[in-house]
Amino acid sequence: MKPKITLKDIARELEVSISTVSKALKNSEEISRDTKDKIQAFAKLYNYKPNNIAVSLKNRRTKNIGVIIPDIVHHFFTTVILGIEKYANAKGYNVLVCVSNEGYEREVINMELLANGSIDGFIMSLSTETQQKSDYNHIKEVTDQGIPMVMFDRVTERIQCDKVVIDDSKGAFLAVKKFVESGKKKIALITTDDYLSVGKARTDGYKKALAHYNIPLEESLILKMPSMEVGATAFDTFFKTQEVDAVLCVNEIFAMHAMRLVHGMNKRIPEDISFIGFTDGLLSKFAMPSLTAIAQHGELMGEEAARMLIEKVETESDEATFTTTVLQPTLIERDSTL
Amino acid sequence: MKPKITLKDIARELEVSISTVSKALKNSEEISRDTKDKIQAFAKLYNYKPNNIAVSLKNRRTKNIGVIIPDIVHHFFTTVILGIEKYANAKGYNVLVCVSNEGYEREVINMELLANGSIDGFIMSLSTETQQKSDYNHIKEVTDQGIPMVMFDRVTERIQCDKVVIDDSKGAFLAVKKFVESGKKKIALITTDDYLSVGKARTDGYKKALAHYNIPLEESLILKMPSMEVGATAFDTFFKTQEVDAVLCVNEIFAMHAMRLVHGMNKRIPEDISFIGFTDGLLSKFAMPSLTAIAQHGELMGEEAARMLIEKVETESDEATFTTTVLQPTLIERDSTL
DNA sequence: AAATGTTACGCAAACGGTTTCGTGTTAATA
DNA sequence: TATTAACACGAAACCGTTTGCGTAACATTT
Repeated sequence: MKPKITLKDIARELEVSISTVSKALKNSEEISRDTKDKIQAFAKLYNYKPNNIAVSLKNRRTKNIGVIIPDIVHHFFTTVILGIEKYANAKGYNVLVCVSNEGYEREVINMELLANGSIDGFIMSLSTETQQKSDYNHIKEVTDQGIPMVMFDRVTERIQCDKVVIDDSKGAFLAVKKFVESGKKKIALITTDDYLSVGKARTDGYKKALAHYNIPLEESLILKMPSMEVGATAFDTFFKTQEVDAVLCVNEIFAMHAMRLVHGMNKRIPEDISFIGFTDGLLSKFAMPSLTAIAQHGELMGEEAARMLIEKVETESDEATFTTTVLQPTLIERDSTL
Repeated sequence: MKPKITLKDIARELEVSISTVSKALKNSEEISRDTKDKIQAFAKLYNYKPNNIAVSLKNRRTKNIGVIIPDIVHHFFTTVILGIEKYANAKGYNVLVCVSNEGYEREVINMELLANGSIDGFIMSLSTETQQKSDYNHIKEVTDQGIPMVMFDRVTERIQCDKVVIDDSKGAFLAVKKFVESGKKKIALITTDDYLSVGKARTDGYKKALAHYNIPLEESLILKMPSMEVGATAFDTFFKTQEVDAVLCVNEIFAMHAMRLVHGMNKRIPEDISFIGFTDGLLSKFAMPSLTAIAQHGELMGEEAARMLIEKVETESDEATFTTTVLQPTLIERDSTL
């Protein structure tokens, strides 16, 4: 048990002042070669490392960035974190991850906690509850304090900050395009409620694509699910009553459930019904048949968000100029489409 | 843009001393009702929140716990984080997640970074590379400094600290038992190389169970895969050359690949070949057929780890008494077994 | 020899709090 | 009325660093 050593300890031991030690360890020109050598050797020997907390307090810079995500079990978010970590670590930043668990309360608490000096900036994606309540005061407060913020994926135009999203509308368009080009006509959409920004954009893209290909929009082919748990029966009846030959799902889970259901109805995938799902996570790769997917490039999104944030953190300018980066989704073709 | 307000600001504005403000906000008996009311009202009005960094420096307690995991995309680890967050948040702690990405280098860097004052204690699971190198000096250094540490899942007996693991051997045993009881005889094991502590334990359990049920151990039925990428062909030949009627996989990915392969060979699951996989993540639930799994109870593991850590952090005692908690795995029966 | 310039270091303030101890004012006691 | 206790607050040290500035000691210039 050897507790951490401080500048003071070194100073006492070597009979110099604390400031001399500090300067010597920074290789300051002010200090003579001899003294520097002595101090540096001693510091190395005792494995001196400056205390981050003290340095943070002094510099008013923590080199930490706070990430608030709705759900850490969701594959998409973990890939985003991966991207953030990658870029941030390369720049010498730590990443502090907090999970709102799709709840407003936890989002507020976590933000307040981190905002009080623990981080230099935020990267976040809104919880569903926050989007439902449409209450963004906690976020406004943070940005008002001048703390840099980047929102990704689940964003809101109510907050002025940098954003990075994928073109969800375009993604849905690509999917419908794929369906149409393989001869499908009755194209269903399984989505969440509209309060989710991404759900809305995807529905828009779906409608736009139908219009573009002169396919009449049938509202009955759009199934809105609050969640998989509460909507299981709605799901069932949908597939029993509607005649569809292609299904676009806004996430993998919906797609998995749907495919299983359809499988049980003795229809062939993709011949009788094709499937495309958003996200392109593990489930898509390993589904049987594997699921054609709209890739959201989470890791890229994370890197981009981190890049934008660190850019803001490291430039002092108060000139608030916010940009929104739109990433392009891509279609990953697998066996659930023709 | 209203920057954060400090004690000093309040003191100046209300023409009292900083210490009076500090005490008033802590509702100290020393301060008169009047002054307290005035100060508290002012603080609330301007939304004063103490600076975490300053408090941490003063108290030498950060209320942060550092978590180092090999991989954040892996479902098991995310559930552990979930459990840690849950308990830690309830206790007023933040969770600082760093990803070693299965690499020794990043593990060391992250630990050193966090160890310099950023956190009160560590929860970690070893990266594969660290386990291969079997070099634990970076961890030893941290524990030597008196920083509390809890290791989970991928642990080592070379470090003296609290640990929480599941009984991997027992898990494998349960799986084999299930196979045997449904009439299976040629039971294969698909595992990783032995340097992974968990892989070893699972192999042990597999062997023990075979012995227990008087089934001769055939080494040729054990397939060791370094990873899915490099071993794809080995996989192929294994299933073409070996005659098996049940397969235990140490993770979901292996199981998914194997099931797909077997599916392509026109064998029926579970009738011709049964499958059981460790982890019980999303893939198991949504596989077709769904995969019978050994649940590792990641969330519980996380909660337990957090409980042990915070216990240690909050008791000053230097009495180093370390315990290892062994969680019991359970078999989740699904459609890939009879 | 006096004036000036270097060199190499220490002092002290600052970051934003917490906490111990001291003290002036008032009220209660002898 | 002198003594003391209670009250309400402030001064200052401290957590571990960083950094601007002052300065003693010595070297250099005229």
